[in-house]
Amino acid sequence: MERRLTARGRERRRQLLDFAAERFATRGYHSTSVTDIIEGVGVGKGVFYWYFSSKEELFLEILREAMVELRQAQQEAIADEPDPVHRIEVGIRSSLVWLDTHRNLFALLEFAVGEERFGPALRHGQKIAVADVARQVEMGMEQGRIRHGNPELLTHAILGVTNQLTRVFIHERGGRGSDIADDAVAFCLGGLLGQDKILSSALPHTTVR
Amino acid sequence: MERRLTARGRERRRQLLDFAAERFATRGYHSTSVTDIIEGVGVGKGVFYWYFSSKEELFLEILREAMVELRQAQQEAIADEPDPVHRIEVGIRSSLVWLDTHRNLFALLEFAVGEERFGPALRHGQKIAVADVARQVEMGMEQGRIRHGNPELLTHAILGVTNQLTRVFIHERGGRGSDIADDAVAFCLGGLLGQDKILSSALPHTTVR
DNA sequence: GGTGTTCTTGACCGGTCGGTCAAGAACACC
DNA sequence: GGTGTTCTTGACCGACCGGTCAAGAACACC
Repeated sequence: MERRLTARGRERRRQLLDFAAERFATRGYHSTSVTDIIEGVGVGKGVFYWYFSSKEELFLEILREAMVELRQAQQEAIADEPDPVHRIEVGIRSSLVWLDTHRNLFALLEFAVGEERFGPALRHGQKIAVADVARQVEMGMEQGRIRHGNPELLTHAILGVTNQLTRVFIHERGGRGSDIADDAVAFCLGGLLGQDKILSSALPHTTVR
Repeated sequence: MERRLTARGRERRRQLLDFAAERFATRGYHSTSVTDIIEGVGVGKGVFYWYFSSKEELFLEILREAMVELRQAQQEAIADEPDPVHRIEVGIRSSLVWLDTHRNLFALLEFAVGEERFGPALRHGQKIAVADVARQVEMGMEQGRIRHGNPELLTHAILGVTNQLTRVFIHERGGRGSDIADDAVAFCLGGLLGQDKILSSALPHTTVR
């Protein structure tokens, strides 16, 4: 049966989560030991295992929290905007801003995707977000404003742009999400909205399907 | 002074490199021990340390080889194509095909970028490739065919699309590079070539700078 | 056959890890 | 004060790691 935590216990647990998240993000999951975490918080080993059954469970909980937060930020930003293309734009901008203000969580998400133990949980969480964006892409296609194609593929293309620009210009270069938002939006919308005619004129050697 | 290897020694070394690359890619660098590698190749521990000073050195060598090979594939594909926009397209296509036929190396590159010990070496190697693509983007801008913007940012946007589509549709879904190449190229060129007019018409609520 | 180099084995080492647990402190309720 | 629960400590454990090295095999050359 689930144990009850007091306010004191909940606060201690939160401390472990927050410290661990920062450490996992800056030093890496594998390079961070349980000893690192408890010494950083200033408690004994048993406290850790009182609140978490394992190091892996701790990481998974941090991962889930991050995905929930990112998703909420996107949904709040999009709110009741009716235009599908504008919803995509706002989604891109809010993602960049969120990843900017949560650099540690971005690092965790990036790390997790390549880990056998954590990748599935991450992909499961992202599947819903990806489906949402893909639906906006479909609606844009139905309105004749987004060129015909595979909505899910186009959604992942947008994700790729957002993540790569975040990693290079925010994470590595210390820039701000707002700095690159316009360019990111322009690139992505250009990729979505680009017409066959433009592609044909741009590529004298290639037939565009 | 550098030791000379016989043909027998070179072959053994190659065996260790190839087995380790596959294992690092499928099980992860941290989850792969030196013992895993030597048992997989069928040799004793001392053989490993005869050829490599450490596990880390082995991984770095695999990483460097992968980057050299990817770069060569791109350069061979581009060859003496004069049109900058077409060079970008061919570069995207050859990358997707190469990453398709070298899935293990792709996994390594993805892993390395987030590791403190390996990320710098990877980024150093990519800096040159990024600079090359950025130059094509600049030339396209000078010809008035690519919209004005930050060439390096646009280059990373392309990289983001290529990597994300490779991870999802090739690595996770088992698709082929050739399957997604047209869509990847269309998205990227749309992002590069998209005109202000298109963006303005697509975004009734937003002023495009 | 002798000499020197490359290649090989696998026991061994110190170190570190994730996780366990006996014992007790702090707290809340009666 | 007694009882029960939550919270806490840190010594301890088995397991595993990366790396070392004495000893010898395989080989090439003279």
